[in-house]
Amino acid sequence: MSNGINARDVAKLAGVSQSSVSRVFFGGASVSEKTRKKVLAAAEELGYVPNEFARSLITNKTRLIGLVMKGVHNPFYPQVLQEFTTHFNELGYTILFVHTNHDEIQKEDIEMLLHYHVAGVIITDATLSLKVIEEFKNNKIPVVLFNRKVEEPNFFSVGTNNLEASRQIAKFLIEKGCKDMAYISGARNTSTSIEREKGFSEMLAENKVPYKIYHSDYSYDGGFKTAKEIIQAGDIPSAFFVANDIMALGVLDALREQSIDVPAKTKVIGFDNIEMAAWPIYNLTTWEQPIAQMAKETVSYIISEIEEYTDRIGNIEINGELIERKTT
Amino acid sequence: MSNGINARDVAKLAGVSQSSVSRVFFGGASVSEKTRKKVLAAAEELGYVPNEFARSLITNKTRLIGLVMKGVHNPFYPQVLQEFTTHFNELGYTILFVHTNHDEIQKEDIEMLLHYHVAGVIITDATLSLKVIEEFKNNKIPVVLFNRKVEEPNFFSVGTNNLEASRQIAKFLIEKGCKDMAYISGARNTSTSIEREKGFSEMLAENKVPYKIYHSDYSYDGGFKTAKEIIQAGDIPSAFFVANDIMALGVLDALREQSIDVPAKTKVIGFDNIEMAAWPIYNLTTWEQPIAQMAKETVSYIISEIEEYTDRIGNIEINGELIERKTT
DNA sequence: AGATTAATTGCATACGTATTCATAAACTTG
DNA sequence: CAAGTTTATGAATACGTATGCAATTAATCT
Repeated sequence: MSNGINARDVAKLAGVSQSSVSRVFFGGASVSEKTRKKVLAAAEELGYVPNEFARSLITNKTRLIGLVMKGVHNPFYPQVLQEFTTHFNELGYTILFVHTNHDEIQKEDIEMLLHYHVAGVIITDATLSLKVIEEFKNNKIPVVLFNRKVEEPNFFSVGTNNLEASRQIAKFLIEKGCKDMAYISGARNTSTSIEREKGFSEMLAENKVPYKIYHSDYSYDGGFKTAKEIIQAGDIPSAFFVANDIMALGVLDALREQSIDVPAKTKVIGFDNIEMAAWPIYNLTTWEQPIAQMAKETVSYIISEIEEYTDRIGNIEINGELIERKTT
Repeated sequence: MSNGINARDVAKLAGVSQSSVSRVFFGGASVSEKTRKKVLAAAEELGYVPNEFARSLITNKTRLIGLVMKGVHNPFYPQVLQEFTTHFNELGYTILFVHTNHDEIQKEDIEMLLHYHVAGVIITDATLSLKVIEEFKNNKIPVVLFNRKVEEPNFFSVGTNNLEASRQIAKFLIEKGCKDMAYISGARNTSTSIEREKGFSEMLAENKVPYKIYHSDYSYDGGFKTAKEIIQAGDIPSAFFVANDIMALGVLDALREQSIDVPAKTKVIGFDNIEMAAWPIYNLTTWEQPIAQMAKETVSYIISEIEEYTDRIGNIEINGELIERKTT
């Protein structure tokens, strides 16, 4: 494989040593303008490309970032994916993409990331056993949990301020005059859903507003089905807070199917502000997750930890904002 | 970086040579059961993971597949992404993900794929200069154009039979009694849109059914806007064939906004069968692209070319089928 | 110009693995 | 049991690069 052109070939053609070729391509070293030109010309002629494997082998560093995703069916994640690839590419890093179907990330799902000695790992939207992350810690590979926290505080996570957001959502609905509400949760074991539920129910409790909690799964079908059950049970509240937008769209469609007028009869509010929320047919009021800024924080953490590994931990929470449309 | 454990450390602990360790982990070589066990035990104890870089350096092979995508905003692509990652992971390959924002793929977008000596490349949904692909050919790296062809027949592409599909779509609409039609194109310079237009218009011409062609851009907003313009011009045809589903949803919403009844007043048919097409609010009649099978063909081509590079060319076209729902 | 310093270059080596070759051990077989 | 044959193992080497060190050249200063 490979075109077989290596630094030695270039060196020979340019009439210099292999070291000089290396110095030209690696940068940072001092090379005279004359030899630089000779080398670059020779490299161009032969179509030389430095072998990243040899390079990583010797520097013991890698320019790969592992990105682990689950649930690509949520339109939220393509945006995330794009943010990360673009940012990291600009910095000279390449994305190693891993998709898991398992409910909880398994060791074999991400073993390859260790094989490739990735410089950093981003785990989006996934629950995982802590043992798996420990492995990265042992190898001093920085890890960011994106949009998901774990109970143990030994990790670094980036997300949005779910607690405060859902409190404000509750407040907003109360001020709209809603007298009873429903929260439709996402996957039960996810921190995002739990936090959103917590903030919402706390605020309602503080204001003595009754509410019910229904469990669903972060999917359109889940939202649709759950809403339908609620409707058929005759339990229609004056407002739904739905744990993410894609489910909220399902809820809206279920309501529409039963000719229940939104926002007159009941109100619906989602979370994420995916593109589709703005579509005229839905016009969903929702909470915007500041994806771009979340990605930026993630990238900058990883880069700084690559430069110097400190195993810094914490939860970065970026504040989003309410996007008021026509469903409330 | 890395935990610093290498094959030699394992060998020492196990009381064997480094060669034996290598043989255990690489497989295919003959190792006695006794030493295999010793090695695996020692490796387990030390947490040894083979260094993929050293491995690739010496075998001159790599277990990386480059996946180049554009337009992640089309829900069609997450599905594609998932198919590929799952398949290749099962085969021991890892996906190097590249996302491009450029209209036409640039050399720097995929230069990293050469750096990493990827074993194969999949380019989905993107136009690109042929020079870029040539570079892969020079390095004997197999390339598949997924869901996109180029005029020159020197490449391998996998897609769906757009020509026949759009002919059948036209036929279907004619049989439904539609007397005049509109085709809303995707990005003009894409083979998919061109072929769909061709098959559609050919069949209509053969049957002497009048039609108009409107150019759009494969996005929801594009579909919405184009449809709105058509409506406002009072040019409503008895059927729309829209080059992909996401645009078709935009068209449907524009029609709904103007209270134009579908399918009574006009009909709409899309292409792709994305998940959302089945949502009750849309219930879009569309043409299913057999993504799973397309992915399978792509994977098997790449694997076979990795085993023996023949630079085989051709267009694999998988037949899809009409999914009739409520918009026709 | 001569002396001192800075910049540039080449040589040799190391990174961690797979693999050839030679050697030793374990079986087969008549 | 001896001769032959298969199987298992270790020593040594190569992959393509970065880099410390020594040597050379260029630049600067007195």
